[in-house]
Amino acid sequence: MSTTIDDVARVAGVSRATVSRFLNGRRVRAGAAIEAAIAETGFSLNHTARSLKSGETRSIGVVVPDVSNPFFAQAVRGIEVSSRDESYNIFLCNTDESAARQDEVLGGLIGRVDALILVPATESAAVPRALAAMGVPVVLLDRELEEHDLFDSVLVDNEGGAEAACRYLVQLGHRRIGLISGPLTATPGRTRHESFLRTLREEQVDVRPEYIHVGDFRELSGYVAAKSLVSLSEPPTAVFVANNLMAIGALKALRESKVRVPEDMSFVSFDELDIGDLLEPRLTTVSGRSVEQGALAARLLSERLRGEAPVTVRRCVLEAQLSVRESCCPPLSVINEGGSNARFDRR
Amino acid sequence: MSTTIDDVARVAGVSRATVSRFLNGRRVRAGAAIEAAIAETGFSLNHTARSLKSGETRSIGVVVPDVSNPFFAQAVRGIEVSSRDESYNIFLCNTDESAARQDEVLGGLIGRVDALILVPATESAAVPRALAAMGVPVVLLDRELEEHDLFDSVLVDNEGGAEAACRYLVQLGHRRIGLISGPLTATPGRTRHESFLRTLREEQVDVRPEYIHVGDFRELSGYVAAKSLVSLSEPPTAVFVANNLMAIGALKALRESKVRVPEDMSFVSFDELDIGDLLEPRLTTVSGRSVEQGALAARLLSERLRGEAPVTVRRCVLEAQLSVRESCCPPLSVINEGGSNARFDRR
DNA sequence: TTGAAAGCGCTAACAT
DNA sequence: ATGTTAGCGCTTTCAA
Repeated sequence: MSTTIDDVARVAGVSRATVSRFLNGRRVRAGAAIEAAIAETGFSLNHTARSLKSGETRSIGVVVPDVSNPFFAQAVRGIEVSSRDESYNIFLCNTDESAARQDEVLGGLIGRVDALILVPATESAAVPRALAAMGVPVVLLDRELEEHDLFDSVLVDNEGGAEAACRYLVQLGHRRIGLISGPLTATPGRTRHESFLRTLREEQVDVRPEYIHVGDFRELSGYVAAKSLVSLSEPPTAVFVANNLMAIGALKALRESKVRVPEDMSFVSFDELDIGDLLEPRLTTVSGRSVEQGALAARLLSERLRGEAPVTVRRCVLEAQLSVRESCCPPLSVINEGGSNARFDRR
Repeated sequence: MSTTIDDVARVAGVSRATVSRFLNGRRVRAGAAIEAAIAETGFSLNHTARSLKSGETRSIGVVVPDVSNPFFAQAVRGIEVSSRDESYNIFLCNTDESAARQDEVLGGLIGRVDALILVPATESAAVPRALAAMGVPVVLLDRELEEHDLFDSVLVDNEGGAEAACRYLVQLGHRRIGLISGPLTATPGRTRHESFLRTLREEQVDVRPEYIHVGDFRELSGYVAAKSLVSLSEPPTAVFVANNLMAIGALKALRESKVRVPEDMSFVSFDELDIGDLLEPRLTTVSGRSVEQGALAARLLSERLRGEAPVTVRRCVLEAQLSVRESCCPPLSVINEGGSNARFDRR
């Protein structure tokens, strides 16, 4: 950590500035000598000093609720791969979905990063806005803030995805449909929730309060909600779960309660489940587009950093595809009674 | 990004040094005034400048093959939680198992981090050693280097884990046992491989070359290996897979080939599979202790950073527990023919 | 307790 | 093409 550009300059017999130029890729006469001197002294450039001088850190902050959630791990991966070309390094932080922790984390990032990709843990924008005021571009990932026009954002089409899932269940003939939502205090949770309910109404399906559960996107809340659904005297014949972790919890509950999927209950969830094709049956899901979201966010960010971005705020919505696999089928009533709603054969 | 400590000093009517002292938690007379000035100017400290002066970045580098592998995502999580108290930030990098990429990444980390947690992609230690020579403590995670005594390291007991898995299969009565190993060029792959084979020999089980496959820890290689195993005229009755990703691939292959687990083939693998309990049957695994490895590595590192660590290199081995679930049973031959090796009933 | 001043290692005018 | 020089924003002696 101790050999500096001056040491190299002395050994190579040139000035400090020449070494600096060489280091920055400009052609200099003494190139070979400098190279040798660098090797001899074991010099390596001090990024901190460079950053102080240049005002840029060549790092970006990535703030997610929890990397150990595969959804975010993949998003981070997408970011990483996509920002590698620009040779940006990534500062990774977890918020645990806590607003306080998020503020703490963002505070620690000030002055350490040139830009920020944030999955907001809260809809209040105070700290991110402060960051932006300091000239740090911010791109929101997977979630939005109350005020839409503050930052670039990339999202999956939560509305369309939830709607597609709902229509699919209805068209299979389901009329008793359960819903396990994420927190209604933030984008994907609320949007999926509202869109699903709206679609149910559009399809003129009864919305029964006891079929609706609001969880927190974590496994346990999915488990609890599903347990409650299956214990009803008239349980739903299908359920939509709003994210991957709650889906895992719900599946565990169903299995425990000996509820067969899809025979006893059809099952659709939002987000890919990483080893989902190993499950029996394979799960029908709405894709959360984690990797693509990450990659796109990184792209938006580097455009901003290069000053190539438009002044207006961009909002990119990735299509949410419904991947139909084997976890849904028509409800038993339709199969047995040949109800008029049976527009689909059972596979 | 532009208001500095001098601005605050001017507004508060004190000297720059006083503000600095205040910022570093020392009691000063003008404390309240400074606080007000900070609020008024919207000042926030420039970490880069502080780092240049103090020589420490309060960041640590975390270099893993791939965060989107749940094993490493969880290890990163363990690191993060454990280093939060010390308020260290994490620089996350992926190597994709490439030695070249690793060197690149490590080069980019020089001068940006105070310390490093590394899952080496290669056993050659040139660059990590250079780092260490610059005074950057290094802790190895999950894998070792050729030279053992260079750095602190934390590992799971690969040897004991593979041995336990092997003994378990043998005791169930298996005599035709397949092995899908990771790369033999690095620690966990080679150690698990050798330990498994040694145990087979100790148990006087025939080691047939066609039962042994060396993969690369990625899903596809597990798939290919398993495909090959099941296509043998006399396939093994049990298989041990050396990591989580290859296990997924292998399971897909078995499913595709209509090989039932455990009836047709017993299955044990190393590392937890995150949603493993949802699989049917639930998988018997040797735990990889990802989170604990991460947490412990962070602890070792912060001891070094605080200078509290012994001079000697520490090597911490976490016990590898065999979690017996439902993916193994005695081989059919034992069940049907009541072979003398049937020490276990089928569950 | 405080202020003045030096300097961390680098880059970028500016001058040569 | 190269050297000289002045900082980037902070911490920390050293004196007062």
